[in-house]
Amino acid sequence: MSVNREVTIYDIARELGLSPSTISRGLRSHPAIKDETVRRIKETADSMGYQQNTFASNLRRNRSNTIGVILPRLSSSFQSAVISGMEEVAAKNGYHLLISQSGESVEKEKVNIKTMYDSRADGLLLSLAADAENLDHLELFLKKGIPLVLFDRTKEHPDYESTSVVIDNRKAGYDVTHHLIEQGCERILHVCDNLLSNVYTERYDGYKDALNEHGFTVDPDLVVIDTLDEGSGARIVKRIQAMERRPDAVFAANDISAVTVICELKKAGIMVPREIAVAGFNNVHISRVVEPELTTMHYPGVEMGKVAATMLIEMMNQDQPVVARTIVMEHELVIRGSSLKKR
Amino acid sequence: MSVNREVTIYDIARELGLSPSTISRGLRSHPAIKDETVRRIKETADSMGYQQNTFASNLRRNRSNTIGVILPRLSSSFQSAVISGMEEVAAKNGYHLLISQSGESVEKEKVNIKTMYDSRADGLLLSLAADAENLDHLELFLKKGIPLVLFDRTKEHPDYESTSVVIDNRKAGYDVTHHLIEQGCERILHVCDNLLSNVYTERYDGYKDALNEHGFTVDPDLVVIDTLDEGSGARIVKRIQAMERRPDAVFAANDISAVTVICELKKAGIMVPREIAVAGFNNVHISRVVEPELTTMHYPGVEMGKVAATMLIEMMNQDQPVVARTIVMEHELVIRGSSLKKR
DNA sequence: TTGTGAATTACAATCGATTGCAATCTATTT
DNA sequence: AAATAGATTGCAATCGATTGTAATTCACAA
Repeated sequence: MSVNREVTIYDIARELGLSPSTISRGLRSHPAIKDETVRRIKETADSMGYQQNTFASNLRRNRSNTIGVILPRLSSSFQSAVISGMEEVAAKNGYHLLISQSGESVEKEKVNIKTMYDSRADGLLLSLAADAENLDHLELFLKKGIPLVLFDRTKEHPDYESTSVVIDNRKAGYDVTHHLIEQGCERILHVCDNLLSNVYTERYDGYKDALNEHGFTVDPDLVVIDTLDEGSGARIVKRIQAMERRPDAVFAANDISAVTVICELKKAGIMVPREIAVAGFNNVHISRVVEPELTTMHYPGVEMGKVAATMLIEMMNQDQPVVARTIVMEHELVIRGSSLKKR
Repeated sequence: MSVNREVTIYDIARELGLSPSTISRGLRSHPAIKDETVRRIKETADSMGYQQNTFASNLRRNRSNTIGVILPRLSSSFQSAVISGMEEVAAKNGYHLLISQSGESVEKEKVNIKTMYDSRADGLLLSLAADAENLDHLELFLKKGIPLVLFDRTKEHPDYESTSVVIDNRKAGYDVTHHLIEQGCERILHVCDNLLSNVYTERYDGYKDALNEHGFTVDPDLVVIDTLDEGSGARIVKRIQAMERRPDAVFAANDISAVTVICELKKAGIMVPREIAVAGFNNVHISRVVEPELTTMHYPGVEMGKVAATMLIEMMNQDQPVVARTIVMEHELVIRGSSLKKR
């Protein structure tokens, strides 16, 4: 395990009788270096097994070629799809991804942000933890003008405009609810997570919009806050069974919850969709496995990741601070058996 | 957007009338520095908003505090669970994760490895792409003695012993098959991915072991190679329908495949498990959503990630090359409705 | 042959933190 | 008071690559 010292540009310089600066430029095909010289340099570098020392380069250029990504959970179909898209774009543009998860906790998120800051990430892609009340913990990045793109779980900052990639959750929530109403549902239970999170408040707003539009009142008993994880269905259904007047539909703010609700309803002998229709949100694969298949809101994970990364890279390549903007991606209601009351 | 120059240890030194080296040591609570001085240094550093320059530190120490992770797909329930575990352990030990996916292609994997090498990852966690025939592309890491831990998808290297974290796939494959045979199945179709991958060859071996043990012969028609993705079920069932003598069970090497097989069998009007029993592998959540619920092999993703990261960190902290070893994690057959022919 | 501008290449400072060793200081002993 | 060991702190080199500016080279025109 001989720790053979690294080959540096100085070694190449000595070998070729050139100066280190010429080597440095040559390796990057700098126009000031003669083509022939560039060729020789690269050839020798290869044959000597040269490997750039990123630390030195980063130190000098004060750049890391790294994009920090922080999101609530790595182990979520949707979120890992997003990352997958980001990774693709980042790799294509010569950036690396430094990834960490907040586990839905602002505290952990703060730590992560500090870490990203300390590792001098050139940009940050962030999806906020559920309990993040504001963007105060981003001061570090904002003040320094380090490019930042929020995706999916976003929030406004009073002083800084930030760029974000989202879907129109309100309209989407409306669409789902509207569809259920069209199917004849009148008591629609809505299940959402922590209402600090934009995605859930907005979907909830959309739900209310649809109810109002159709002349229904919003019944607080029909709004349940839940963690939307795998245990979700059991909790919701238990609650439904305890209700005097049962709902005739459930609109859950994510597919995991909706799917487990269907499973539990069936266990409880309640017919889906006849007695209770169910709709979810995200259109992850699991929605096509449950029976009846789940009506849900299609939500482009991989795409969202790609768009967010593309925007960030664009911002990083600009010297001027880029005008903040919000990209709203298309959503699409996917109607399947779980909500079809008619017919 | 004033690019206020960073605060460095030189600034702190000037402020306190000390030398930079003392500041450097003080910040790390070096024992040679008086406690009182350490306190003053840290206090001043804080108040001045000092932030370590990792590049400089890394350059000097020739360390990155970064762990590289390469795996086939980020958007896989199982694999993102693994990462989740790794992230937890890494964060706890002050390491960052540099993550990239090979998309099941050795070519991309090679590029990733080069990247990890260039970013001077202190260690590497790797799960091989399906078409990786050997570990040749790891020479870079192996030769340099950079700690490496393979997880899940592993392979042997003729010259270097490598550390790995796996389950006993052969035994697990045996267990699943044995269970199906016990349920009275006699023609068990096995679906696996590319047979270059240890996980699939071994599960296949286990399948054969069980058949042999029970006096059945291995029928090549009953072994299907498939990509095991969401389209898997449709392909398999089509194939089954075209067979003269249909199988009475399907043992798929992952849950996605098994679950989609169940869905398609039902669509085709074939009863599960009565006509065809089904078993999967991984025990991801989706296995409890399908109806009947899927019998599957429990496979500890998060745990595996934690163990792999822990081992790697242990290796990195050791000066001596650590003896390579293989950690075999427990697996457990989870029996559910999809395979219960009796009763 | 000499001069000129363009094309190439070299010099030397710089990016911050770390570290072996030297220097200084402190407290204790004689 | 001087000597000495131990506790603290400072010096200066170093980790490699980058870059503004200076120096050199070259081709070609005068």
